[in-house]
Amino acid sequence: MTIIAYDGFMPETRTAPARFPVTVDVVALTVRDGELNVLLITRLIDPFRGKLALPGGFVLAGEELLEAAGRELAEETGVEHLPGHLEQLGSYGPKGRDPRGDVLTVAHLLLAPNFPVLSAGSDAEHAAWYPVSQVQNGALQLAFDHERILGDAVERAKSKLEYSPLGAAFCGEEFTVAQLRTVYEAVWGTRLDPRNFHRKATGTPGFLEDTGRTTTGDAGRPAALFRLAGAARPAAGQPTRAVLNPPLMRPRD
Amino acid sequence: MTIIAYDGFMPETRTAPARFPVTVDVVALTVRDGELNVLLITRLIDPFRGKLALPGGFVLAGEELLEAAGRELAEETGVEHLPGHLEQLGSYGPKGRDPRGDVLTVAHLLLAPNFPVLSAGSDAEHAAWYPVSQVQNGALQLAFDHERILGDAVERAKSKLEYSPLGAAFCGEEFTVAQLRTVYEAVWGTRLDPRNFHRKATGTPGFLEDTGRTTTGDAGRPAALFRLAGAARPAAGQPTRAVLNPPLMRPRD
DNA sequence: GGCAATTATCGTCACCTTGACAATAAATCC
DNA sequence: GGATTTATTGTCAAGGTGACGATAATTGCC
Repeated sequence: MTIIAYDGFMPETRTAPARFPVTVDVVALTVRDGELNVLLITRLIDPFRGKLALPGGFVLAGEELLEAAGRELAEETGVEHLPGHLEQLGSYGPKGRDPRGDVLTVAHLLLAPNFPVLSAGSDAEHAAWYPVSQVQNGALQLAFDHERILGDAVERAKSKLEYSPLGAAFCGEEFTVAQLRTVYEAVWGTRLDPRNFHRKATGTPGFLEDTGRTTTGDAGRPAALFRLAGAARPAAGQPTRAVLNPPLMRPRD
Repeated sequence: MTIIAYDGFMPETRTAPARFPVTVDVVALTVRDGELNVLLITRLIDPFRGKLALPGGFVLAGEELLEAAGRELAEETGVEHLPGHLEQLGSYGPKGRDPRGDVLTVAHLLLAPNFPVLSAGSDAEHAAWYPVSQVQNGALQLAFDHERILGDAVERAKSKLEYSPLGAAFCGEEFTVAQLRTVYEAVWGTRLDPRNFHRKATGTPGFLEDTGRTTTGDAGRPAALFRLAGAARPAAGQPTRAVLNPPLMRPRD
């Protein structure tokens, strides 16, 4: 690790402050066919060439973290306007994560509806959705410490569903209670009673808002379409801090 | 911002990856006289000379984040072995936080019993406990974006008490139910019914463990002394992930 | 069109948790 | 020794939850 010359960031310590390369990684989660999926790219360069990894890249000078995360994801998926909810997950490193040297990475979490990924982004790295279970059972292996980051991300997602209205971030603008329930079932890996879930979801004040419209064309009785209620919807540019009270508890054992 | 020459961290992007100075800050919270307090230092150098700030400093090469946070806190408080629970809070920046240039900071949260701070650490910066309310009502102003970080830390602490056994991190090894209750009251800023709190705290499986011993010397009936139950105690070196289920909900409105 | 199949939604009931508050226990204070 | 203080155990009504029955409103098939 190169020691950088004095540059004004002293003399708070006697040791020269190290500068680190800083990357942002994004754990983009979605639900496809009732299963939790994560967006992964195939690395084209060493280290870990040919391995799967989380999308991400270096933070540029003058960039905010969230901004960088959104930019990298957009670049690598070829998707201009990312749907869903993006938040910071946590930072990892800088020691021993990258064989090339110390790198600090700030991981992010995107909860999004199932959007199509353009087969190759500007980096020509292939991006695609993969079932999270394939990583958890060892069938897929990830580069760097990305399995650990994915594990933390899934844990965060699970608890987000309990305490926040963000389960709806996996759905589109409008959705049925059953669609929302399959999100909960996929993320938590459990089955929920449709009747009790319906009562709880529609009965929680400030969560869902009936659009008055219904589905049509599917088998069975048409379902009412809901959207996130005003209080639970993110304010323009601001992250959602709305809280589900009381929580929609996931069954434990 | 200086651009560093090519050093192997390419060619994933066409843009030179910026290296950033990385600092760790620590929001150390404790409860003193029934009030939530935060550990602050008085800055001796510009910028913000003479202002109050969170303890912290640069991450050194080869250091982990938690490690750096613990080291900085120990240096600035003069306390060798920090009590309590330390975890990562989140990262801020790098843009526009420091008048000297872009700096990324990884904030940490320490929940600790009320430990005495040695009046001056090795940096000769004065460290002391201050009521959080004094910052929130504007009577005290903090340097950098530290008020925002403190706000996020307090919010995190509030929800930690609901969903984890970490309220006990504010107490010593052994504590009474009433001591634990004053922690909850201080952090949440509410009053709780002693009888209902007692029922909930002692009735939650895997939370408290009766030591069999009692307090003595205080006014009133002696109180039973408890410790964190085995399942809720942090494993050696590992962070506590134990969860309080069902949660000990704070009153909202 | 009519009936089966399918999915959505409403209802019921026993059990548990919670909040409010009364009653009792076991020390100290004077 | 009685007043005071704090801890702990109960009690009860109201509301939430899990299990599951019943009904509603479509599509699919003949």
